[in-house]
Amino acid sequence: MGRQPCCDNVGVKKGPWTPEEDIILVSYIQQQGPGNWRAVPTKTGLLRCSKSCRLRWTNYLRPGIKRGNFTENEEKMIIHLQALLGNRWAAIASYLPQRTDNDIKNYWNTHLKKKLKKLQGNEGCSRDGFSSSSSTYQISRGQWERKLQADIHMAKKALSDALSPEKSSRSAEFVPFNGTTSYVKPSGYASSTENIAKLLKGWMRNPLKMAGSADSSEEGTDSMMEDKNSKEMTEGFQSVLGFESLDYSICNISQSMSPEASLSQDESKPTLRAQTQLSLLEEWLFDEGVNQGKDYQLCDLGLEENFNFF
DNA sequence: AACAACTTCAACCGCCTGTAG
DNA sequence: CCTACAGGCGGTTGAAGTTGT
Repeated sequence: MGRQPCCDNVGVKKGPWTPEEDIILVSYIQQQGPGNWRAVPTKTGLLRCSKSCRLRWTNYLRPGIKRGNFTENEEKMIIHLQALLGNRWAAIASYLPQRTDNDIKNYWNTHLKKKLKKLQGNEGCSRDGFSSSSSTYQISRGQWERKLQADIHMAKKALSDALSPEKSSRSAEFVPFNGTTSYVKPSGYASSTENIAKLLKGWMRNPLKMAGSADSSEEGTDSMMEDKNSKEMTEGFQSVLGFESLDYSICNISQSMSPEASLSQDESKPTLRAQTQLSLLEEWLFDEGVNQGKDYQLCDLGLEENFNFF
């Protein structure tokens, strides 16, 4: 049959986005909300294909994205989730709402892969080997995936709520989850979504003055604000997702759900079943509270050896 | 200083899935 | 049920930046 391309390539611009294009895109999404990407190029006049617009928004322009170095905890989570989920970056990214799947994927390919490889070279222990040979791991993984799916729904809902036009555009500012408004300092042009939002306000007031000034408008913003904002965002999500708990004793969760039950889950109808899963998850998280302060417990997965390098 | 080799990451490509008609 | 379409995803690419010689 052959799929049609998402857009005819005639007259479609490729390559890096310019500040002006970003402003146009953000302006449109603030008014219309994300979605209906096919209409975006025609309605905004952007010479970009719809996929490119969506990617630009989801990976760089949407509020709440954290750029820069990954923390040790984030690294651990990525490695852990990658071991459980494989290269399902979108699913992994659901646990790190401030990071995009693209970011995580890049980080994995450029940093973590090497780290693990080096480690394997040192210890002669194949990560892939354990994943295919450990029966305990195989069972855990199936159960885990279901739990993760349920949690992903919750993460997405939280994110969606936070990003919904009703909330974000009416307030005219992007407000982190605790309600504190702050802007972050851009480390480079493409790195600051909040900055784009602020730019946009100025752009709407005075388009000529603002054009092409995206790089410099936030120079000198206190970098501590970024840390604070980032921390607040993280805490906000953590409270929703139980991140802190995920950092500890991850091996115990699989015991709270039977394989039979988990296998019957229907991912396309998450409501009731997801709630059931979430209550189990909550139970687990509650239990985990007791375990806080312990180091990673990867006993069931046989992973502990691989985390010694941290 | 100049060049090569290596690394990073934004963006693209093509496939898959869900869904409306 | 079939088809077409839109959105989403993961793999890959290549330009830009960095490091080594």
